[in-house]
Amino acid sequence: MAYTPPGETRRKVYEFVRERILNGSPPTVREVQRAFGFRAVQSARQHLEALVAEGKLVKDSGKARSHRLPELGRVRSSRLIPMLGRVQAGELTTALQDPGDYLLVQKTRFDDRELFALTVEGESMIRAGILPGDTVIVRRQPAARSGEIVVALVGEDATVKRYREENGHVELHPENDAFDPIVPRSDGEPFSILGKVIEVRRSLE
Amino acid sequence: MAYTPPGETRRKVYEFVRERILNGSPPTVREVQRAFGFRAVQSARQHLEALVAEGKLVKDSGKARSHRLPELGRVRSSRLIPMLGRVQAGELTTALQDPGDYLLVQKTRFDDRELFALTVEGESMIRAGILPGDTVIVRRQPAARSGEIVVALVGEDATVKRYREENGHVELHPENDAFDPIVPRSDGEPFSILGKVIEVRRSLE
DNA sequence: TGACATAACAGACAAATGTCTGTAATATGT
DNA sequence: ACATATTACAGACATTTGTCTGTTATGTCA
Repeated sequence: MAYTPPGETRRKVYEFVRERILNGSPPTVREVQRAFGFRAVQSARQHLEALVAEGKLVKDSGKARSHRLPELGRVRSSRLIPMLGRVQAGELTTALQDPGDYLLVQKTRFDDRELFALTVEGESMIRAGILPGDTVIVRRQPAARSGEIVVALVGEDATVKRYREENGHVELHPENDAFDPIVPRSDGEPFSILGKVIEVRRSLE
Repeated sequence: MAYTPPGETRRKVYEFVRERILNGSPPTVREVQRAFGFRAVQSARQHLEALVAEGKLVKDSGKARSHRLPELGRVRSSRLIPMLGRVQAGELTTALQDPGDYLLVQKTRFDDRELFALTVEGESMIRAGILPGDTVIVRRQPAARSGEIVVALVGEDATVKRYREENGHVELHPENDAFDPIVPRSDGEPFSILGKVIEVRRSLE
């Protein structure tokens, strides 16, 4: 029986499903049914089908919990990336360990394992608007172009600096006059670029 | 047949499932089976059960696609908040329409409509690490404490400044010596605090 | 060798879940 | 009043998916 105004329930179903999708577990048809007190499965199903027809949802026919948000506008699929408390020397083996913290990012054009996040220590990048305590999101890559901000491994420590190539040699420039540029030694001290900083986040709460 | 070394396949199954969970769609038992070329469903199931027993995964018995990462319970709550291209004078009527820009955040302690985001223009907050083009996430609130960074409406314009109360009067301080503090006039020019900046994001791509 | 644990297999069953056909109530426009 | 669209219901069926029982192969250890 059509108790509710046209579109009213439809909209609420959409919001419900969207919320569930963003929370990582899309609902089953019957979960929608129960959430809205429908006495028939089909009632929920009709709303879901209509939303798919409208293009507001996407579905894999036959599969369980397969409703998704279409990749419209800027609302792309979300992804959790690991927060590395401390970068370990040598290599970043994030796949094997379970990091305690994850950061939610809107996946754009990056592959699964390419991204990680870490917390900035020190004030060497203040002029670039990167303060102590900020979180940087890093795309893993072994090289960079001059002028980009990178996370580099110098000796045992990971550091955030601006990467510069000048006259054929490499320098890591801080953005703070109180610090000196880092010039990787040629004596075999480990030096490598871990990745490029693609986003900076700061919480002010 | 025990072809692979003990634990080897187990670990790979864990990585596979974890990756799928982080991407928002946990696999079914049979999807794991196919992914690893097991000829029996039970092979996949045994690995999954073992991982649950080890505490590396969590599962809702009987439910489809219900494997989760144990530590993710609190992390996963995410919200879409509207991006206001330009703040309109008067009030912020952010109709939660589908088209438009949304930002994904993982704030738990705020209601849906309390948060919005906008893009910073101008260089007046550079010393606080807020650069032109940065996105600020704002919690809607009509007042602030001295020292907090706020979005305020002065006349027709929305501006990001540091809020200060001194000697009983209010000032909006830029974080850039090239700018002067704003002192709200008492001649009736509209002045109000729209909200408090709780996060800053900058994309460097 | 034998006991034991792990890994993998085979085949089935049961529960969850998606889908289908058909009907009834309510609102809207003519 | 009538046609039509939308919303909701009822009951079933089909597929997917989770689960179970039992067996076989491989490796380890005493």
